[in-house]
Amino acid sequence: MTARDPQHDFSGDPRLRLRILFGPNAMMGPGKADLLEHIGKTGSIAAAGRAMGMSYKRAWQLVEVMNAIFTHPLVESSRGGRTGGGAVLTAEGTKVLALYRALEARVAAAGAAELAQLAGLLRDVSGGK
Amino acid sequence: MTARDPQHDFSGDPRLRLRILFGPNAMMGPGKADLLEHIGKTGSIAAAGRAMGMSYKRAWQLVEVMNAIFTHPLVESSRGGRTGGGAVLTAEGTKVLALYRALEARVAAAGAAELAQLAGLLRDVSGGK
DNA sequence: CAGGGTTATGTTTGCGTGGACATATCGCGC
DNA sequence: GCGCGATATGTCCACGCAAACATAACCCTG
Repeated sequence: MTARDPQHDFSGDPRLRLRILFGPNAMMGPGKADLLEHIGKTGSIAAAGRAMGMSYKRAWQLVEVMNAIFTHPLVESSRGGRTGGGAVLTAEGTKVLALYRALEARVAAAGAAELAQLAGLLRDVSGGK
Repeated sequence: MTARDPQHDFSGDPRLRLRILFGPNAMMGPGKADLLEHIGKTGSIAAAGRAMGMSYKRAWQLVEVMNAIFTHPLVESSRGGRTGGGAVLTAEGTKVLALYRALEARVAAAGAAELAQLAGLLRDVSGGK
């Protein structure tokens, strides 16, 4: 039953996962990036959390951390209203997400050769159905 | 007292930390790479572990995993003898380590621009004494 | 003014990971 | 054959972190 979310789907070639370390208790990886993206798409922290199979609390905590790390908040949220409330990416948030995605792309491209070589040395664990 | 090992020293600019996902329970990151390097230098799993502030057991477990992941073992160990035993990097091990380091270097170079931009958006948390 | 949907937070519970500790084995040298 | 230093492996326990559960506050709508 475990949902096959792309984050943990290992089918296919080796993936590069990168995390940026800004400082102690200040880092950003694929999780936060995806969360930003989902918030941008759905306009809601809760909906983003649901989409990622993550509890609202956890999603909100990640948002809190991100907002604290950067000079300007990445996500702006509002309570109440006809829709009950919501959250949107700020300009800063959009920028950070874009930069992270760009970083991912560049890194993947730059490391493709070495990654392929490493993959060639792997044992063929064809256990994966 | 906490040793300022480079792996967890956050002073200075943001660092990129990368982990290669080969499959479930099959991944490689800075920890295993450093361990390989230390084993190569010291000729001993135990010494490598000590150098990294890691228990022998944990170090050995990491070696076991690495040896299982690749077609050929990365580390070859021997028991007994005048020195009590030891461990050395195989050709495969040397190759994997070199590839990982090369990957790190390429990735760092390729991501420098985005990383710098992200760093510019960071809040100045000068709290780190 | 009650209700719905969301943000915002606190409290507790469960569980995996690693650390600490304990052994066993190996092979050479003395 | 005893001891040393290293590999090899098992067991137990504590801690941290995240999931689960619980509540409150907010603001528009009907």
